[in-house]
Amino acid sequence: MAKDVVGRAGAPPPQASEDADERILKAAGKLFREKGFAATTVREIAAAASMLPGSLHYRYASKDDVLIALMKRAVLRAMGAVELAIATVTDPVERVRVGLRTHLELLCSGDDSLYVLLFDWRSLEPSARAGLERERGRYETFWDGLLLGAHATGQGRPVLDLELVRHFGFGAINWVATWYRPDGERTPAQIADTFFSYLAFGLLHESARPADLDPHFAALMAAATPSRS
Amino acid sequence: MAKDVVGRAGAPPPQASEDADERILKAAGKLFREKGFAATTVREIAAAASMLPGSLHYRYASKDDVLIALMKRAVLRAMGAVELAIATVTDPVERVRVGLRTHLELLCSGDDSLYVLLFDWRSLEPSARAGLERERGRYETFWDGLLLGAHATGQGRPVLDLELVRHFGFGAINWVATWYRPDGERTPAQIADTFFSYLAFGLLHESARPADLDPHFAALMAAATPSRS
DNA sequence: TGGTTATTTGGTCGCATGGCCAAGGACGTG
DNA sequence: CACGTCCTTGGCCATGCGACCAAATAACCA
Repeated sequence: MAKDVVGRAGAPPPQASEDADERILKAAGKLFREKGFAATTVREIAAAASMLPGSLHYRYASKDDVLIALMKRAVLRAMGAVELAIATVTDPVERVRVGLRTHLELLCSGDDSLYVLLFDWRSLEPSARAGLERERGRYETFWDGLLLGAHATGQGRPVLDLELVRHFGFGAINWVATWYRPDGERTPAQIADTFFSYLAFGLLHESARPADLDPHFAALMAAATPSRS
Repeated sequence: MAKDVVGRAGAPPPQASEDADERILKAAGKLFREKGFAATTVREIAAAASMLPGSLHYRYASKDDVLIALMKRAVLRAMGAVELAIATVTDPVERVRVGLRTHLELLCSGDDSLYVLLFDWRSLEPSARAGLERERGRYETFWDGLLLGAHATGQGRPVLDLELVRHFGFGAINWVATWYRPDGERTPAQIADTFFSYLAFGLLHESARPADLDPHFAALMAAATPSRS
């Protein structure tokens, strides 16, 4: 049986249902983040959501279903938040900066779903993984669009591999979740903007940069051939 | 009686012990990486190491002990590999590039211990975590030394927060482990060198860069104050 | 109000787990 | 050949798991 029938008319009780669902996902997110999916029991989730295990089972047939629902919500929230944040920004490079900041703010907020999506990937069984990978792929494609737009302004170096750039930026930003502490001295927005400046301008000083960059870059690439370290 | 059943290929008994330990850690690393610590059973580790569960228990009293040993080995191997690789490199900036490359090559190699150290952090109970954090802190301090050396050459932008730089670089590099595939079209060395060029020179083209960078950078930092989202 | 459906309760079930161990080799040494 | 040590064997056990459900209850409708 499913809750599809619930969508009657504008009834007040669905609020309670939504609330119970929300409580489950919030509790599960917190526990999954702290201990990982496999180390968390359904009894713990139920207790944290102030209900009995059977009640949880009524809404999610299995523990995997909870994880899948949580991850799907994470993709939705991330895309929604970033889309909303950049809606009023027109400059393509600035859109990347704002998007990065929004992504990190969500990751560092009390919403643990994005963290679980990023770091509990291995807990999904292959069948469910495929579905989630499609969802997650949408978010990555969305970001590729942002990067392409920024690159199309001509402000970027011409030889960039945008897929590699996305991996690079996602790595730097997502890794923040492993060391960020809310009581630290830097806000997520400050971290994101600092990282954006690193990304955009690099770490070396102007004077240390050769007038013509590309040859140096090409030399680095040549040195990276798999011949030998 | 069998006269020399064991006399296979000159493998004395003491070596066999080391071998068994090695087999356990290698099998455990592979399984922990694939499914995570909590989702892996000691029986699976034993089977993958071609021994019975009791034999594994003889060497490691508990599953946690296996994880701790694996992680300690990861720190040792990472520091050892990077130190060896940069031993003959004198230029401080180049030392960073080579170190980054070595770290990534280890992360993408068949040795799963570094991956487990980075991504199965939550599985440690608090007591063991403290010990490991000291070990891991040594590796981070070691990297801070590399970064400080590179920055001291004057080639770097003067206002850099080196701790943030380390987090930034570690994030980008470590995240590679989540998407790298050995049959991909890029080698770890190529990825590392490309990422180093991003780190050093940034993604924007020369002409897109203001002649005097710092004001722009300062403006970004000002915009990142927690006053407004 | 009474009938119907949505939700919660408080358990039970079969099972796999981590930890453990007594008995028995294998093996170099006396 | 007997000895003592190192290591493996194969299975045992209490625990706690995920999944499940029949019955009780709450919320809504006509």
